[in-house]
Amino acid sequence: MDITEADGRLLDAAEALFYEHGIQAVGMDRIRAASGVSLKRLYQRFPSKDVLVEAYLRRRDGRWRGALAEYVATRPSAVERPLAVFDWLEEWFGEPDFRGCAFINAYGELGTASPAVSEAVRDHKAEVLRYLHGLVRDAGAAEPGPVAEQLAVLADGAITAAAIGGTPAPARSARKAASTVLEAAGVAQRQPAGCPAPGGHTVG
Amino acid sequence: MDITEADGRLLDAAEALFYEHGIQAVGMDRIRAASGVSLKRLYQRFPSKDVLVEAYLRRRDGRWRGALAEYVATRPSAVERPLAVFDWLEEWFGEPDFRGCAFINAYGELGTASPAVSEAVRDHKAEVLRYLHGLVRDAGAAEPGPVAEQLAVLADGAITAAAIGGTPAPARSARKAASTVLEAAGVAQRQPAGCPAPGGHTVG
DNA sequence: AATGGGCGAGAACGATCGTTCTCTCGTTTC
DNA sequence: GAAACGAGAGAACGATCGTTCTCGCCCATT
Repeated sequence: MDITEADGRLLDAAEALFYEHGIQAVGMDRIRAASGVSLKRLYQRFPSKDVLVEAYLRRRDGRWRGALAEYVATRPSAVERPLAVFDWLEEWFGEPDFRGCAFINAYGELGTASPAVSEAVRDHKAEVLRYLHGLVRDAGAAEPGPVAEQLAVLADGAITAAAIGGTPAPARSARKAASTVLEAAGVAQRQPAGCPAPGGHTVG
Repeated sequence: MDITEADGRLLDAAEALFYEHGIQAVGMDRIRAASGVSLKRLYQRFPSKDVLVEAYLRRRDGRWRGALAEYVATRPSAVERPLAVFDWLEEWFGEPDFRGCAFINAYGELGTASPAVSEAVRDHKAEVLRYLHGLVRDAGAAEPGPVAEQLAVLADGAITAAAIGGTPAPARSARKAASTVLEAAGVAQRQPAGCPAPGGHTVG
């Protein structure tokens, strides 16, 4: 087993176990058992649990945003893409191992104790907001910034409500609210392109 | 020190420490030191840490919803009350010891391991939703159920975004989105009572 | 005044944690 | 072929956890 494969197996095991059981509930020895990588190698590659936790969060961030962007990009029209985010969330909520937002969970557990974790979580949320901002801007919203922030709040809320309630339903509530917000921001949704919404409040 | 005072001191210490540092990061001995109650008495009143954690969550639930309801009830008109929830959230976010939703944090940490914690968290969210439903209904929304669910998602999202970002700003984003959602549901907001919103979409 | 029971202080216990060390074995290199 | 190296398995270490036990003291009852 070469180093890149060992890294992959370690991060795969860490991600599965940390996400399912929480970080403090999973010991290093359990990651060794699940990955099949010896404890010595584990500490060669990740010199402390904190380092492993941060690597887990940063790799998950990339994968998560990549999967979201890949799904959203299949929508042919830019005006549909902001709402597609919530369709993707609904699919994610329905997966059997869904257990909420890994970053929110990590922050609640270690945000006070570990600055590295706090920073990784903040970076993730900032990247998601940036991504939403691009989607909202390309959809033609009058003021993309505030709208993107509202969509980010809706997405975070949907994730936590779905995790706690154990149902994907909050994705639909969030989608409906997002639709209302986008419509109020002048983003047409059912009509073909080039047809501005009637009575759009051009605030400002 | 009689039993009721010991209980109060224990729950006060548990709440402060669990909320600030997370549950697994706080040992029973630290709660003993902070409360001034002996370990023997602690285990007489709360026979295990799990019992103490559940008692902490349930008492915090009552206090939290009580403070919210007290604040909202000061608004004279029913149509203002749903949005007042987000004003209260903004004040809460600005408190120096704010660290997100105690229930979401506890769920992320112990939701897998402790059914008692999961149930307490679910009960809290269900009660909040019930409360929002009453506010939205009394404000005159056409379909209070879906609107209340959207407001609940917005509140949850605002709490997590504020915790991670370290700023109260998400309360304003959530409030703006809530305002848009309420307006679309036929709840007039600026006008005095008895003046139905023009062009309200009476869906259904 | 004698005594007994409950309480506080803190030691003790077994388990588990993150991390390091030891021992052994297979491989490589001169 | 011998010696040096690297890696795996797992014991070991010190710390900390949740929980229980011991001991000495204070107070109440007779």
